[in-house]
Amino acid sequence: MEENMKCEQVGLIGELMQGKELTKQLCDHLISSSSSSNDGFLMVLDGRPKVRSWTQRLSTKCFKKRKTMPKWTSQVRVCSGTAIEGSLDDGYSWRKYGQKDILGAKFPRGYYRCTHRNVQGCQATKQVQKSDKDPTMYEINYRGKHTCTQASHANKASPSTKVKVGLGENKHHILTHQKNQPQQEKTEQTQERVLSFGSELELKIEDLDYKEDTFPSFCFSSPSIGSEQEDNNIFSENNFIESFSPPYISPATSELVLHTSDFDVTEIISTPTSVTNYEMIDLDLFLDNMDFDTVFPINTTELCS
DNA sequence: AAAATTTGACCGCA
DNA sequence: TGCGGTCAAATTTT
Repeated sequence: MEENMKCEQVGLIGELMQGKELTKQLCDHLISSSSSSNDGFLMVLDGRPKVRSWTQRLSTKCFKKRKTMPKWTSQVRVCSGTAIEGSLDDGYSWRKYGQKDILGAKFPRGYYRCTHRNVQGCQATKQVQKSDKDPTMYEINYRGKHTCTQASHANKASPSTKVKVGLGENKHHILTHQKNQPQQEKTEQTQERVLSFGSELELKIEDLDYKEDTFPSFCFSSPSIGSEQEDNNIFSENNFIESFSPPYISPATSELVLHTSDFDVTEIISTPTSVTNYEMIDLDLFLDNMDFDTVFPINTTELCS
């Protein structure tokens, strides 16, 4: 118990350091952003809604590079209505902040951000979209690293933690009428697969430009900028997987696929992860066989029986 | 009462 | 100009 307390205290100090660093960077940036009178936060005075002006300034100035935030997609398949909640629960708590009909998509896209954004400034967001072709499949687009304290506790999240998925499931509509995709037979097929596999998760790391980013978004989550700590590289952070991927994967999950592009798989795969059944997977073996642009499904059906 | 969701409006970008 | 992402007031849920 005492050790846990210590760990938490250390974590807390880390968070505070992080917050301090973040604030400093924000200040520095604000100062340089508003140096010209025609620019920056003076726009607040131009009669537009103030809050919006501020946030816009923030997003266009300070977080201009947010596009290069780490971004990855996981596709989660679930087999029953009740399983949806559990399987989509990735261990973090999210707050829905929007929903949008997407052109050509049957189902609307849900926009979520970390519940602790306001309190802890956690920038993690995700987009959840039900697949057109296979309604049992959800594509979840993660963006940004969790810097909130829940990130360090997420592993302990109870499997029964509930996440509501309000994606307008009753609204079966298509925004445009360009394509008529033959779906019915396919759906039957996939559902058969679903029944046999239970559920499925696919993780796809998509955007890793941030490696070369001179003003990386990660600086917000890394308290040791400019220090001699060589472990500062995000790829070698021990909690990489923990922070960037769903820390909790439903026991019903049967398959994990990693897609890679220009991405150092080695470092990620070899990164120790303290989560889920995937601890059981022989990562070294995985590594030995790993090849870029190749997909290696790991069937863990046995683990879930 | 507080927290979470819904939903139409707004905004930037291509 | 239309689309995707975000905001925030209104509404619902806890």
